[in-house]
Amino acid sequence: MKPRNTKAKTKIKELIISSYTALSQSEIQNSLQGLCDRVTIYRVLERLLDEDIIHKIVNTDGVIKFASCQSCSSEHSHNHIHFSCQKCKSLTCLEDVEPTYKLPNNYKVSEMNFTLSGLCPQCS
Amino acid sequence: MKPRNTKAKTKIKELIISSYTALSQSEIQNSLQGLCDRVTIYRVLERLLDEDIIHKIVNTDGVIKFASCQSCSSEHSHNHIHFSCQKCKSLTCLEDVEPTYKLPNNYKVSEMNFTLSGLCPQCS
DNA sequence: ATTACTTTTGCAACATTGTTGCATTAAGGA
DNA sequence: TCCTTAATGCAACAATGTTGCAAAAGTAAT
Repeated sequence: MKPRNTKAKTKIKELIISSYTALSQSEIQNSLQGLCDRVTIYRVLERLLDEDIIHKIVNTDGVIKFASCQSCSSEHSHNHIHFSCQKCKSLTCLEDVEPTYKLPNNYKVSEMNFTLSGLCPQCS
Repeated sequence: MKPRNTKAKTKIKELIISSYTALSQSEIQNSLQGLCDRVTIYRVLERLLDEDIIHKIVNTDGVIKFASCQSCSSEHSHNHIHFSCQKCKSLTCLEDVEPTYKLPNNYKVSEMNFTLSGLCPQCS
């Protein structure tokens, strides 16, 4: 199972890397303009996740989005905050923000999902 | 538009209030055993949200869940942490945990969505 | 209890999102 | 160029959520 570079994969990877905001499957589909099947997009996204090229974020409305981020590749930590703008609907990574919190005993944390919503700098 | 108390609404409200964990639409549907239509559940949940009896939480996998919590009714603040157990799949409110974070300028925050995943006390 | 008003429900139909199986296509190393 | 197998397209399906409309059921007044 050696991964191959196909038209679809290359294009989708480019799209996500060059996008400032996280993209959903349907947004990607619209950008591709029929370059490949809907199913292929799902499968390519899965592969890009496996290869740690992108990461997955659940938006505050439950819509799943995909983004690449700088720190991912180097430090392999996807534990950063995301910001969801209620006006322009953009979802962005705030990679430098590290929240602190104090949990009760006996909870073992392995992942964090932290999204703030409101107005982004462009919209406020 | 004066809200009415119907069988479906009463039962669903009871279900959510008496549940320790947040419930999804499908979990509610299974509990109701055909008491009402699928569509009715969606509509009742919407009304309960409007009336601030329950609140909505997006789980880490994008599944939307509903819960009632003590502090909601009194302080009207849904800004607390949630915990999603990867083993028993439960989603619970951690109402006393208040995270701190420092955002860059120009972001206006109006809502918070913070879910930690891992193992809950029962499962760890 | 009956009536009248309006909310709520059920049903059917539809839209969106995501998954799976399988035959076909194409990437890339020999 | 050939060969192997990863990747794709298509069809079919499942799950989740939404909408319109006629019928049913709350609730307040009589």
